[in-house]
Amino acid sequence: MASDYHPEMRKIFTHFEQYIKLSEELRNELSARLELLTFKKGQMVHDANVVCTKSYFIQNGIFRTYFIKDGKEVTEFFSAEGEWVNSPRSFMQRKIDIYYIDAIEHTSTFCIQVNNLMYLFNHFPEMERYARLSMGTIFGHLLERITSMRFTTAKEKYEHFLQVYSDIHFRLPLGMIASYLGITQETLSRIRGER
Amino acid sequence: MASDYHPEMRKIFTHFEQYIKLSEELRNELSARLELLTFKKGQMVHDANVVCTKSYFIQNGIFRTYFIKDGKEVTEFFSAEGEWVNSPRSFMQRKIDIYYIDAIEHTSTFCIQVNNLMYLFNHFPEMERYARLSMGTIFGHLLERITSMRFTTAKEKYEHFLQVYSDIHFRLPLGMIASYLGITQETLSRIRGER
DNA sequence: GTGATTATTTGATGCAGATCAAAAATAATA
DNA sequence: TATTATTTTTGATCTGCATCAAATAATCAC
Repeated sequence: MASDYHPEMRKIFTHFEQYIKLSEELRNELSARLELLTFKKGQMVHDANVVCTKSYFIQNGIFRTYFIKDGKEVTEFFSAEGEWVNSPRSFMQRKIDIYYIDAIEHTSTFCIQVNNLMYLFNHFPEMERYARLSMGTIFGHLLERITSMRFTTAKEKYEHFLQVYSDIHFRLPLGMIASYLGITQETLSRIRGER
Repeated sequence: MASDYHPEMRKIFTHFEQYIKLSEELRNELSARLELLTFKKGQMVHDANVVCTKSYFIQNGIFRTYFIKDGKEVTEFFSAEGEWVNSPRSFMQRKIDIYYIDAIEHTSTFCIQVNNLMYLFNHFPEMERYARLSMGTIFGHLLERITSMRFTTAKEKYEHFLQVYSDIHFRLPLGMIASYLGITQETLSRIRGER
């Protein structure tokens, strides 16, 4: 019951338990393979020029995943507390991809190396299940994102964004939000200025 | 080596083997739980008003997943040979969702019931792995889709579409493509008409 | 095959939002 | 707290695409 794990691990264990039961053995393995890592505001987490071999579970703070288009930074995701962050295609397929990741504010994470994750997949089938189910959740988010990106006006896009990111939107710079939505800063500023 | 399974099952077995090894036992279970089903052109495959309890692996033909927005059909996906099709959130979370699915042309599929799939997940950990890995592939496609939907002009969107659907684009009606891209039929027609 | 539906093309017009430019506000740094 | 750098706001103009309308072409049903 009372655990001798790093007290910070409670959040991430709770996260896993949304999808699977954590055996004592798996808890131990996780605890041994997760490393507490913090990032300062503005610090780079992942560089697009290298293969992503780490995945970060955010304890608190915000990460931004972005890529460069025509010399400008384009936000692909914002990620906050309780989410795993990595460069998905790079991490999963061990190849270079377009995404950079940095910390929008001071952020503390648990980090796992891809080879450690593979070890867990190989020895704990429930980890495979966890991955399948949690990907299902994210999958749903991506679908909704795709739907919301078509047809809607800039204002509708922004309103949808406010719903999805209701708890962190006020911590995100306008310019990053605009590129996330695929509209210009000026347009977003005007939308906000209405009334 | 030589199998006594339905000869049509070769494609789907090959599909699984892109991700996992298929034991004889799992082959048998799959064979017992997959049902060959065909759909006529225009036939409805899934109705948004019910929970989606089946997933279809396309042998040949094309399905369209769409939803209704302001009284009009909006294409969310086209799916062709070698792909699983269902109403994702409905199928995974057993709830009603917005998607209808129909056959754009005569289509033959292998169909699995969700409860049969669950049985397989519970008895064959490699099926969990298969699901995780194959979802990773789809995940990558969704990411690319999201990226391509922002910033690009209607023409760029269409050109990207031609690449992604290079083998089936000519079998898809213009109007369905336009709604998939989030542009009007008229605009797509004009893009095609250039030169 | 022939009329009826449905899909695609073509034309004219209007507007949301991009682009360019520059001021104002906010934040970072010494 | 002054100085610089960055972010956000405001203004003026331009344009790609939506919208509305109607003709043409393709497909379907009998």
